[in-house]
Amino acid sequence: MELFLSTFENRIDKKGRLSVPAPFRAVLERHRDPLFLFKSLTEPCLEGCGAERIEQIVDAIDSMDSLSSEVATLQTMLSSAQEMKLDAEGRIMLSADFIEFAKLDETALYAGIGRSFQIWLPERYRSREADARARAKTDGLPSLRLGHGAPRSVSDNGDR
Amino acid sequence: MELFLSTFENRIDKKGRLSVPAPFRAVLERHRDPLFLFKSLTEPCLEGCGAERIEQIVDAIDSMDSLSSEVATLQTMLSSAQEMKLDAEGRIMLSADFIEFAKLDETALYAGIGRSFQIWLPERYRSREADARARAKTDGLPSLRLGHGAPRSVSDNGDR
DNA sequence: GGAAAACCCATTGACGTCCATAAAATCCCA
DNA sequence: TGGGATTTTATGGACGTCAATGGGTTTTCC
Repeated sequence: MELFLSTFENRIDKKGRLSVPAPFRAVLERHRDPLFLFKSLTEPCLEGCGAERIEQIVDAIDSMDSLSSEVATLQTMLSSAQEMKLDAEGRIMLSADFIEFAKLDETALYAGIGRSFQIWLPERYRSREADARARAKTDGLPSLRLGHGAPRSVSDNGDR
Repeated sequence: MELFLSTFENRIDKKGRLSVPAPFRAVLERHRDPLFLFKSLTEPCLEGCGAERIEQIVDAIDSMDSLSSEVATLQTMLSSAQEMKLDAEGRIMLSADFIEFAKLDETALYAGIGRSFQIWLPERYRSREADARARAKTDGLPSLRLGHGAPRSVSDNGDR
């Protein structure tokens, strides 16, 4: 598999260790990418991605006016980012900061959203999911442009 | 890792010594770079980087109009820069001037922001982080070009 | 001679590594 | 096709290593 898809629920043990779902590990290994986690800027969840996205943020900062508030926003992302080392069993160690930020307790829910994934408190994720489905019914679906070269807005992200 | 990422909180002992986070030391050692600290031009914090970054600034000055006010600003940065020597345990000694400028007391917070990092009074850093997150929620995320030229938003995560 | 800085060593606590177990998925062959 | 065997995955615990920290001692420079 090439993308992060589907959801998985795993336990967090007393030491803060959390198994990465085997399918996600397979994706990372195929790309030979280390795994980075950072705190979402807008939601109470963690985001996982590979190195290339981190580098793009760094390059963007270098090319922007260093006094702008947008740079400060991007720097906030970087300074919350951690490179996660997997142990022999494919687990990561969540820092207390991460656990606190996403309000995690015993179990964490992985939500694959294409080229990246998120980590949520399961109940919180499900209520968001329910909201998204309700909105889709009332507001209708966002227009999708699939196929070649069309601007992607919806197809590569999860629910909204 | 190639970049300065994540945050670390370390104590400043009675002698004024402060450990540099091991991951940051690793980055510097890989580049065989000494560590430079200087006062931020825009914020009440210290900035740290390797030698090549300092050289970039010097080159930038050389290529600019030497009468411009921007040059004077960049020169201010350089004149506050100090090369830091690490002791055997990887600690630096902060000058009284640096401590006063960043208003540091017992603990210092390192914030990695890519090719450089900052040193903050922890409380001050956190309030600035909270501001940045609040701004991101109301103003939205800075747009970045991720992937292969397709327009997307930074976190690509579909939250909004 | 005194203060500050450089150097050396001890402690401790967090984290990475290794090993054990159980459950689930997959494979294999009758 | 079904059911047993094998592998993979998730989870938990034990232990060793290293980073962070603090204290002491020597060296250096006014």
